[in-house]
Amino acid sequence: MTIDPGRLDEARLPLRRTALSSQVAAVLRGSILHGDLRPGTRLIEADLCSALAVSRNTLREAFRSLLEEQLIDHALNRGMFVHTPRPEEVADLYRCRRVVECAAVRRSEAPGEVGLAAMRDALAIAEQAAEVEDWLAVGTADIAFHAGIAALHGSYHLDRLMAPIWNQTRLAFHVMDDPLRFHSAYLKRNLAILNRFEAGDPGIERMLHDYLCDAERELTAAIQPLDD
Amino acid sequence: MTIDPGRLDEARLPLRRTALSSQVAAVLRGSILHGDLRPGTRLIEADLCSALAVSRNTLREAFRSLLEEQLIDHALNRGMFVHTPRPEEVADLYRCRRVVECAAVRRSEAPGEVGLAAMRDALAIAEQAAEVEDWLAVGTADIAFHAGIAALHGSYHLDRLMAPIWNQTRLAFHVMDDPLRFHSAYLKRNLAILNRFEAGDPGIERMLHDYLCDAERELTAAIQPLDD
DNA sequence: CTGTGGAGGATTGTTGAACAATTCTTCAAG
DNA sequence: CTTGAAGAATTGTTCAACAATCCTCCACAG
Repeated sequence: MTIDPGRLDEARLPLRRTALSSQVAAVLRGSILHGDLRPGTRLIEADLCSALAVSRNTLREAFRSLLEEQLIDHALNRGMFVHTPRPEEVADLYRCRRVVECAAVRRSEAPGEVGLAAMRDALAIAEQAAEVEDWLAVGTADIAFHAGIAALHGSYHLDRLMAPIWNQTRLAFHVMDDPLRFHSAYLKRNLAILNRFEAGDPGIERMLHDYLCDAERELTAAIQPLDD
Repeated sequence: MTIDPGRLDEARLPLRRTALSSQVAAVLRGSILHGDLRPGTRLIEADLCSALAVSRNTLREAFRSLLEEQLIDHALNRGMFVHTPRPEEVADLYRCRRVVECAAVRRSEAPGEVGLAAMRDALAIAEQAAEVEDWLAVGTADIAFHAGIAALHGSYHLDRLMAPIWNQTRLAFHVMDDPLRFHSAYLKRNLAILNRFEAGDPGIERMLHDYLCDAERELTAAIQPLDD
C-alpha cells in the first residue's frame, strides 16, 4: 500500500474540529490573562456565541476548561464571571508557590534543563519589555520565570497542577493600581535568583523564600482597596 | 407567612443546589474510584445516558470534568475510557507527593489541625478495614491519610491541586494484582509516621521520603504486567 | 422618600433531535 | 487466512425549544 502525500494534507483539516472547543477556550483564556476581560466581568453566553460564531454547547465546553483552571467562577443560574482574586486567596497562592518553588531550587538531582531554559528566556523577555515600559508583558514574563523555577522539578503533573496558580497570580496583577513600582523591583531579584541558582549557591532557597514573602505582602496590600 | 417544617423536607429533593452535570460527574467519579468502572473500561454515551437518565449534552459536560481530573481518557471518535495508569505516570505522581508531603511534615508554623484530624481518622478507618480484610477500604483510607498529611499545609489551593494526584493514585491501586501484601505493610508505617509527627521528631521528613520511594517502587512493579 | 411586592424580560440549565464524520462489525470474495 | 467493502454503531457538533432562575422596573402603600 502506497501513501499519497496529498491526502495527508487533506487529512489535516478535520483535526481542527477536535480543537474547536479548545480553540474557544484558548481565545477566552488569552483575553482574560491579557486583561481584555477584567476580573468581575460577566461572560454572557449569547453574546460570546455570536462573537465567536460557535454554538452554546461548544462555548460551555470551553467554559468547563476555564473553570478548571480557575480563571472564571460559576454561579448557578447566573453564569460565568472572570475570577476576582481576594487577599486571602493571594496568601494561599504564595503558600503553594513557596512549597513548590523552594523545593525546586533545593533539589540537587535532575537539573531540569527545560525549566532552566524557561527561566533564562523569561528573564530576557522581561528586561526587554521593561525598557519599553510594557508592564503587562513584564508581569507575564515574571510569571513565566517562576513557572520555569517550578519546571525544574521536571514533573508533568506538577506543571499541570501549577497552571491555575500562575493564572490566578496573573489575574491578581491585573487588579493592581501601580504595576510599574511593583514589577521593576522584582526584575532585579529574578536576575539574582537565576545567577545564584546557576552558581549552585545553597542559600538560594532562603533567598527565594524571602522573595515570595515580600511579593505576597506587597501584592496583598495593592489589591486590598479593590473590594467589589 | 408561617413555615411548615414538613414541607421543607419535601422541597429539599427537587431543590438542586448544584448543576445536574456535576451530579453526574460525582456519580461517575465515585464509580471509578470505587472500582466499579475499572481502568480501561469504555464509557459508551448512549448506555450511560439511559442508565443515569440524562441527556448526552449533560453527560458530556460531566465527561469534561472527569477529563480535567484525568480520571478518564479521550480518544477521537472513539469516546471515553477509564484511565489506565502507566509506570512512568506513577513515578511522576510520587515525585509530586514527595514535594508536597515532605514539605508538609517539615514546616513548624501552622499546625494544621484539620489535616492532623484527617490523618487520625483515616488511620482508624484503615485499621478497622484491615481486620475485616476489606482492602478496597484500606487503600482508600491510606490515600485519605496522605491527603491529611498534605492538608497540614492548611492551603485550600494545595488541597485542590492534589485531588487529581490522589485520584490517580487510587486508580493505580485498582490495577494491582495483590492488594493485601501491598497495603498491610504500609499500614504500620502510616502509624509510625503519625506518632513521629505528633512527637515532633525532625527525622520524619527523611522517613516519609523513604516511605514514598518504597511505595513508588513497589507500585510500579505491581502494575507493570498490566500493559494494555 | 422609602421599601415592598409583583409583573415581565433576560439569562442560564437541560433536553431532544438532527446530521456529518468516524470507527467497528460482519461477511463474502480472492 | 487475508483483503475489502457494505452496513451498523458510535461519536462530534450544532440547533431549537422549554423550564427554572435571576434581574429590572414600576406601581403603590406607608
